[in-house]
Amino acid sequence: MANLHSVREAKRLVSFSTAPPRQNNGADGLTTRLRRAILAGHYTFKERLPSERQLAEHFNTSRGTVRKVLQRLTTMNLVEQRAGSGTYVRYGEFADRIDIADVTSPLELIDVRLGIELQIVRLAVTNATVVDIEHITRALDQLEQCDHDPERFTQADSEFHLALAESTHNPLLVWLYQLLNEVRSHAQWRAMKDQILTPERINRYNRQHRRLLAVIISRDADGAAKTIQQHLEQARRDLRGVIG
Amino acid sequence: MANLHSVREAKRLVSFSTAPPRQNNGADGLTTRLRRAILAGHYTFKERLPSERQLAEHFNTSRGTVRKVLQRLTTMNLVEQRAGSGTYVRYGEFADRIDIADVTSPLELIDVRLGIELQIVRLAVTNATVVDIEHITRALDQLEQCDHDPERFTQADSEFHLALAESTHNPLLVWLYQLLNEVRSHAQWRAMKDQILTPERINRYNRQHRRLLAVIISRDADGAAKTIQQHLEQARRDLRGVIG
DNA sequence: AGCGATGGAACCAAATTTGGACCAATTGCA
DNA sequence: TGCAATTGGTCCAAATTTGGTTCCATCGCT
Repeated sequence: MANLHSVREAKRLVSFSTAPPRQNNGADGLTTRLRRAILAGHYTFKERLPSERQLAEHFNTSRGTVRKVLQRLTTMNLVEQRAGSGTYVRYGEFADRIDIADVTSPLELIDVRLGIELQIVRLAVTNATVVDIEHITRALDQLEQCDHDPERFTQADSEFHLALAESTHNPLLVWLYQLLNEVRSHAQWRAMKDQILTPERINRYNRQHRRLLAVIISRDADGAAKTIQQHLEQARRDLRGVIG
Repeated sequence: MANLHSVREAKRLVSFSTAPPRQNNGADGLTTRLRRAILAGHYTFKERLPSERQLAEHFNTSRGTVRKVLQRLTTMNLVEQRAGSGTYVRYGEFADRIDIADVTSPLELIDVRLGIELQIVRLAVTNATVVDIEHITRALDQLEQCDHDPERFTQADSEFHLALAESTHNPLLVWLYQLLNEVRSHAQWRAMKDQILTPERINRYNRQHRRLLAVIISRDADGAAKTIQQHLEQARRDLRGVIG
């Protein structure tokens, strides 16, 4: 924290004073300094630290000391080291939605969608207008024509659920759903898409979609909630079957 | 080139006291730089970026590295590459957080929170560890000491609900809740804070918080859901009373 | 003197970067 | 239309960077 012009100078001060105020240059001091820098958000999540050799030169110390410090930070789970690549920060706010997609498993995503979409259909039942219903119906018609193409199905499925979200007339809810969709379209999700979306499953999903639309039209709040819940829990089961 | 050099030198000198310099070169650094440049609009939307070879020369790096960077930007949906033609900025960004906060009314926010937090407490009941419970309890203790200060109360209330979110161990859910918190702290929301948060209401909220913690500790999923629902519907009623 | 922490050097293995060559698609121009 | 230049797509091997490890000398302190 103290503004040292150089570590060399600090060393001199320490060795000449009778009661050295604080050790800032040893492995202990360096650890707390780097730890604070990371905790304070000086480095963002996933950012690469300078190399061990650069750090050593920067702090005017040896690489061995830097390595000891980084080992401690590794055991603290603040930092991750990859041989040949570098040292990466494992703590802090996500810089953007790409990062959150990296650390979110499909199962965790389903849990979140369950909460959001449950609320979406609840509000859809009370807020959807006739025009909204028409919009959703069109999306569903499109969706049912994608029986055998996983790629097109996921696209159409997004459109359907988005139309559902828009029928709540709650802009924040629509915005959140779009964010979730972005996470959903990320890499690790795509990888297992083809395994999950067999023709039979697509057909089952579409029957659930059709039923969901029906209960929304009939303004049956509890029925709608139950239907979307079954829908997503089905998706979770299918996912579990593929993963493990 | 010379520009880059001087900037790095300046950063070195400034950040010497606490933290070592950030890493701006390499594929990682170039990715964040280009990403920021695109999001900041330095490269016009829908138009062509310089060719890979030109970019490589401009950033004093190799074409391979530039290609790796552009591939990442492609998967981020920020950029689109066409062989023989060029690399184009893709216009697919959502509205900013600030914008969504502008068009979201407090009542709409409550509706969304209802969905999210309902799911949070459901998952908290099943996933919260003893340490999490301790964390939540500490936040609640803090919260109950803010009886008469609306400013401190909203702050502590955020902490409490955040601790709740973290107890689910679902990073996506925590991230979403933090987004909601940002919206919540926006201007039009603050304006009516003082009107809503009378001492009696604060006390009532705190009783509900305490009760919520109790049902979570007793792993009562339905009770927890019902409690948070009552809590937020109470907030909605109070809000309605102030608005109209 | 002895002990522990540090500094310094050399070497290894993994990962990245680099520079080059060639191909295919696109564009612009004659 | 057809040619030529430009651009992204792909592959490869050498060079460089980076963490992982070991060994030994030095410094500070008890």
